Amino acid sequence: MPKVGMEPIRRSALVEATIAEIGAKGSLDVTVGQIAKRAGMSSALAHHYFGGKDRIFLAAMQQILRDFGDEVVRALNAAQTPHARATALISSCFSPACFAPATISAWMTLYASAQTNPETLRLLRLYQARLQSNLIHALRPISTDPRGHAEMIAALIDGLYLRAALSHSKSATGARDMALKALDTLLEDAS
Amino acid sequence: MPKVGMEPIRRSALVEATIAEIGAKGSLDVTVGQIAKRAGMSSALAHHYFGGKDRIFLAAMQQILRDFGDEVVRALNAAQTPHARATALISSCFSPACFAPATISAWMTLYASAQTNPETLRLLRLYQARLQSNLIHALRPISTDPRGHAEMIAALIDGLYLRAALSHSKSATGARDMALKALDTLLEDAS
Amino acid sequence: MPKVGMEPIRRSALVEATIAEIGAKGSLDVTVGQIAKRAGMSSALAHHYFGGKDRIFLAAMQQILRDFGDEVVRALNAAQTPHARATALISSCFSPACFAPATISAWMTLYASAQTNPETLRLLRLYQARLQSNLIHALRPISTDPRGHAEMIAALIDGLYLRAALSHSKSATGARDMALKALDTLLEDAS
Amino acid sequence: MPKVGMEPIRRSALVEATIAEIGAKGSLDVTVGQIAKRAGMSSALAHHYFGGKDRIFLAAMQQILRDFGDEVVRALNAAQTPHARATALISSCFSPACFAPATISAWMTLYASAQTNPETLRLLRLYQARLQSNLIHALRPISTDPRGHAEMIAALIDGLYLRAALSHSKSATGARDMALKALDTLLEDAS
DNA sequence: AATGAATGAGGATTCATTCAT
DNA sequence: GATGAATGAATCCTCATTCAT
Repeated sequence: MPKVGMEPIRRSALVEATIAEIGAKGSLDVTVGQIAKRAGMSSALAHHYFGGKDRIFLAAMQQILRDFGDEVVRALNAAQTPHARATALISSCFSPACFAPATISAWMTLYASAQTNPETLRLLRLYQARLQSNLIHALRPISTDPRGHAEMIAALIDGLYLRAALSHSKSATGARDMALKALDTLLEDAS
Repeated sequence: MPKVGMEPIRRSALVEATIAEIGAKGSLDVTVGQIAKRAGMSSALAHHYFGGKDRIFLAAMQQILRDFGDEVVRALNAAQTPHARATALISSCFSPACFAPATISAWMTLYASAQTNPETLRLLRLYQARLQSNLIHALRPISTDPRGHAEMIAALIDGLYLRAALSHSKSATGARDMALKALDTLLEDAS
Repeated sequence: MPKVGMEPIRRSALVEATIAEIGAKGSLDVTVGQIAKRAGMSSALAHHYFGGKDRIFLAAMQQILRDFGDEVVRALNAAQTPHARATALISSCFSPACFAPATISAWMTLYASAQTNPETLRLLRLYQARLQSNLIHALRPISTDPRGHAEMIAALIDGLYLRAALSHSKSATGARDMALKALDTLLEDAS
Repeated sequence: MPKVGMEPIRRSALVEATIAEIGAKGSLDVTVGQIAKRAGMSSALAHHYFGGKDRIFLAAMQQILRDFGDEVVRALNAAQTPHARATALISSCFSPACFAPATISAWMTLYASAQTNPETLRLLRLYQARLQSNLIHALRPISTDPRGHAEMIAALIDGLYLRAALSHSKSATGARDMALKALDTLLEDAS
């Protein structure tokens, strides 16, 4: 058991535990003790590495957005045509990973938290900007109004996700299909 | 100052104070004591009238949705044509009242709370169902696919609201206009 | 509904409700509100008539002992011979009424309360003295040591009651029979 | 001052403080705060080690019965003959330790608590069963009806203790002597 | 006589955080 | 690096009691 280089291991263990705990509880009402226990360490150590509960939460939020970003990148890289890229972007927003209970809970609390925490707000804006940018880039060759269409698609994605996430029963596929259909409508409309 | 019949007065004072306090704090982390203080009474009395924190919160959520519902009804009654009705529905979702800090905070926490609290989920579903129903009714005479279009418009509204609410600077007008434009696009597309 | 002469009615209703509530809960952890509700009035009125929770409790205790005393008197009056009187005294200590849940709870809490409350202690001592006195009187014609035997029988009654009350399953009959047997042993022994 | 291995120290300190506090107050109306303060720690720590007020109380009750049990064992071991064993058993029930204010209070509250708390009832039954068993064992060689006599002696002990405990002034010696006299009466009677 | 209204005081419990080891 | 120990502050909730009507 090495005594050095534990920091990154401990930190990521805590971040992972935080996400898992939020998912399990379904809310942000999670104690440092619970997180630390799940991560297999004492709560004192969690404090030692992060300096406070807020910082642990912030790191967890960043991780969630980073995970999502990675998935988007993977999807984009696999697509060849502009339309395929747009489709890939939309689909990745409704991937099974996005509907894991933990992710849903985290995402919802992210919105709520953004009202209070400037850091969270910054994070959320960053994600929105990236998605927007990616969408514009994908739509530019095929849309008459890339910016406007991107904005609308992005908002629609958020709204559909919100509703799908709320109705646990309904599958995410329907939401995705509706977003894709909207994309086609927008594109056709212009031709 | 009458000493009887205080219950409804106290209850509504508490509900109002709860909404205001959530708005001021920007989160659900509000204590019964703070709410009671804002409502001008002891926390014991708050408990007396509601029986517990959860019940106070639930009542506040109901009030928020009821207020919104009332506004929708008013807007609907003022509209004469189907298209005007649809426009009124959409516009009322982006009314200034909906963007009061208190309302935004409450709405966000509503989403977050719905993950945990079945009662909140029920409330939220009820609101969504009503809006959907109203939209379908308004679109029926003018849309080729009232149900599908209503669903899409509803989701778009939620997404646009979410984004507008997040960017405090941006005005709500832009979001509303975009929703209205989407409505026209959908209707034209069918012609 | 007369507006006068309510005091004795209200008072006895409260006392009765107190005993019933203690019995139902199985402990002294009973609130004035619960008692008043059971008695069909507001807690404020309970205070008005008794002046405080302690006084309500004290009155309830007195009532329990009075009830028991009355039963003893009835039993004594029905007995003709000294031996029958002693038997009646013992039997009345194990009557069904003494094993009603409410009575058991009240009695136990009476002992506990006597440690703190001088008034309760005084009450309890009074009851013990009366029973003792009655026993001595009954035993005098038939015992060689009325005082000593009475003391022993009294203690045995308390002990047997305690144990019978604790074992909800066991019937009170066994306890009574054992006390009666002890009586006979004491009397025979002397002969 | 070691900073590890405090748990047993803290736990026993809390148990001791609980007994002392109950004794000082003369009732079960003791707060965790008072107990913790007497034990020299914060109430939060008390909760940390026991998990709740009930568990603290239960541990205290167990300790009282364990102390009593130890004393009985010591007394039994010192006795050589059956009669001496029986005498020792009875005497240990009236030892000075049993009449310490704290012990009396605890014992009384034990009876009261047994009405409500199944765990307390179980504890009390266990103690009774042990004393009974010890008595039967001691009486077997010298009594014609070990079981019946043991039951009566046990009940008599409880009753005499109750009465002696109630009359703070009277010495415990009288109660013990009366129990011993009863023992002899029972044994002689059979001869 | 009677009560709804109202509260202050207190109590169990939780939790983030600090510290000594 | 790691943790058990420890706590102060805060929170929800209860309850006896008072008061105006």
